[in-house]
Amino acid sequence: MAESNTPDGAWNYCSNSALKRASRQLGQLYEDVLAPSGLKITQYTLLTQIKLGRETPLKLLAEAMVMDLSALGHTLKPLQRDGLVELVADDHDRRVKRVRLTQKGDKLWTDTNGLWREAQARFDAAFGKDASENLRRTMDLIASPGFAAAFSGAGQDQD
Amino acid sequence: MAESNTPDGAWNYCSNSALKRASRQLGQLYEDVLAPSGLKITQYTLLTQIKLGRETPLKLLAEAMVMDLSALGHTLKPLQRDGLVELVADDHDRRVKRVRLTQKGDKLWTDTNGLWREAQARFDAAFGKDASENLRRTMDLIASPGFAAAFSGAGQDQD
DNA sequence: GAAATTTACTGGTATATACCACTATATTTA
DNA sequence: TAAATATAGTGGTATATACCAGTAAATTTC
Repeated sequence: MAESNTPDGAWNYCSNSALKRASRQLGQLYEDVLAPSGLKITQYTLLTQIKLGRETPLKLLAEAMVMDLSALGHTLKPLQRDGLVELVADDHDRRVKRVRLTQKGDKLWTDTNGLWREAQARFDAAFGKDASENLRRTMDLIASPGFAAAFSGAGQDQD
Repeated sequence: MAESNTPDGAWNYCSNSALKRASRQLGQLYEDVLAPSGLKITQYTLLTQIKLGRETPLKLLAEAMVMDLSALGHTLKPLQRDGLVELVADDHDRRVKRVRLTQKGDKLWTDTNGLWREAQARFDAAFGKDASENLRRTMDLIASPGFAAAFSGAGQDQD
């Protein structure tokens, strides 16, 4: 196995930078596999979540993605522009907007799914299938509200 | 321990989205702790790496960060503007530019180091010290060129 | 039920990060 | 050494993502 490419780095001490650095590389790796679809990996993930969510309100989608609501809105813009997703008003609460895939979006998602499977299969092959599943669970833990609470409460005592 | 906030998500299957999602949350968490310094956590990381690197060429810094060279250039802009880092020409190869902290940058780094320590301590407390170190090593593996090679070679056989 | 507050979303602005095309240097080839 | 190629960085453009300041609609308070 190869070693890191510099003798010393912030990522040897800082969990955040370690995660960000790995995330950049992994993003690149998946991105390359997804490239033929024209979708960025982030966009594919978003489409997946929208598909799973069946017209989820933006707010809930943002929470699920652990993303700022306004950030989500901006990220959705290119997808709306390209006619892959659309917003529909909620019937009962007129503040709420729900997101769904258009037919075009659904088709592109389906067409891209095979590429994603290929990328994920490569990851599992390189990293180990069990380790991969394990990693996903660990990441889910870090992304959970409970972890955030534990982190924030872990200092002395603050508000 | 808290569970994930939605019944089902792409991150349960996709290692990339799992990593990105955790990375967003963790970034936010560190960011909040660093806030009093005025530095983003990414900027602090960059300053740290520049400090460790002792006038590293941009190219090498980008590789160490696992970041695109032009992306690095753009990320450095606000730091240059604020007088925290500066570029110096290499003596032997006039294409090369080396990055270093200014005195101001070095001072700000020192002043911010305590906040970073606090954030890292909170992470270790919430996640477990051994698990934390383990995670950093795992992330370093994923970020390594060797892993990228294994991933890319893991498909059938392509270029 | 009118006023105050909270909630969901939008738009502006700033940083993070990628790719591509271009420029200036170096290095390699012939 | 002149031409071809490779390397390092810059600037443009596009997406990713955050915060803040609105706006509009719902909910709560009195």
